[in-house]
Amino acid sequence: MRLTRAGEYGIRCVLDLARHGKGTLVSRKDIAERTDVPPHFLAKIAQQLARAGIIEILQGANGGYRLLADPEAITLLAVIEAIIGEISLNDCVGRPESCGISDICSVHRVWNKANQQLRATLQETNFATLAREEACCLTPFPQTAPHNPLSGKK
Amino acid sequence: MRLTRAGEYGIRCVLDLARHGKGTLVSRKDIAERTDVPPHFLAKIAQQLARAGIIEILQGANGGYRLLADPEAITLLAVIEAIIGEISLNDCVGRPESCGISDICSVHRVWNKANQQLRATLQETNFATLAREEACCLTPFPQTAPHNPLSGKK
DNA sequence: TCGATATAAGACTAAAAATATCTTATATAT
DNA sequence: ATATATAAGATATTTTTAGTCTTATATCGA
Repeated sequence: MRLTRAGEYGIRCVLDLARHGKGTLVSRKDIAERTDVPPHFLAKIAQQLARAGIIEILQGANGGYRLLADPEAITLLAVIEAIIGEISLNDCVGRPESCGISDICSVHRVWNKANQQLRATLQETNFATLAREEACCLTPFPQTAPHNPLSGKK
Repeated sequence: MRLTRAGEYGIRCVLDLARHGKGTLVSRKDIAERTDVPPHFLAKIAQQLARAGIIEILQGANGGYRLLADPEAITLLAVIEAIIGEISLNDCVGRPESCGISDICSVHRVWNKANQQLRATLQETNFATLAREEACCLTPFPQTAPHNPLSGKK
């Protein structure tokens, strides 16, 4: 497993929505600007979040995204796995059939343990907690327009 | 982070050497056959293991590889990181500068914790333990020649 | 009802990383 | 010397990631 850029972007997106609170409609454009994520890429990620039941997408003029649940109820694990699929640190963990004798394999057992530990840690964290504190790679919430100094960088 | 094939192969290689014990010379060809790793790829991996001080490489006729330390002293973490570099679950962990304010970032803190936990788990495991039990993806130790049914598969 | 605005969905492209393989060089035993 | 074994680096292939583009669809408001 590895946190891909898409996963990172997904976290930024949900974090931005969490700061606005459950149910608040926020346009893709605004989120993209604040979080420094390419708008079209964000669209793809949002679709995955929607399929996972984390956000709702509203089409049409004044459309956008909104959180379906309270930030407290949304874990880091849920968001990440909505984007990159279930975490598995190596092939053996996710697809035991890739290794014929994985149930008696000592190496496999270690990976299994580590994998379960990792998922537990990510599950302990919810977006209310994350939003409460200063957030990585996001411009401060209140000011919207004079946007991210990172965007536009080569 | 993700356990790449190269990392997996590195584990198999050290595991094979561990079963022979510290100091025993084993040819690359034999290891490659038993572990079902492409010989040339194994060569590359072995070089990384050698640079990390885990094995010694002997050139020339009857050359091969051998463990420099007791299997007890070799951790899963050491072998993996010799191959794929220091584990970091996302960019932010390994290169804090990739995110300007990572020290005050709540998301970053979670990743840091998970990363440290993962490394600890892998460090707890040594190759004496692993070799003692049945090993994944390796033909049983004593019989050498009639090799791995996996090899040759498309 | 029409046009402006917004996202949907999937095809397409580009870049990067992973996974080898090949070739030439070097070391060692006999 | 020769046969055998690995070293080291160049090259190639494949897969994954990241990002963009195009056409379609939905909604608001005049």
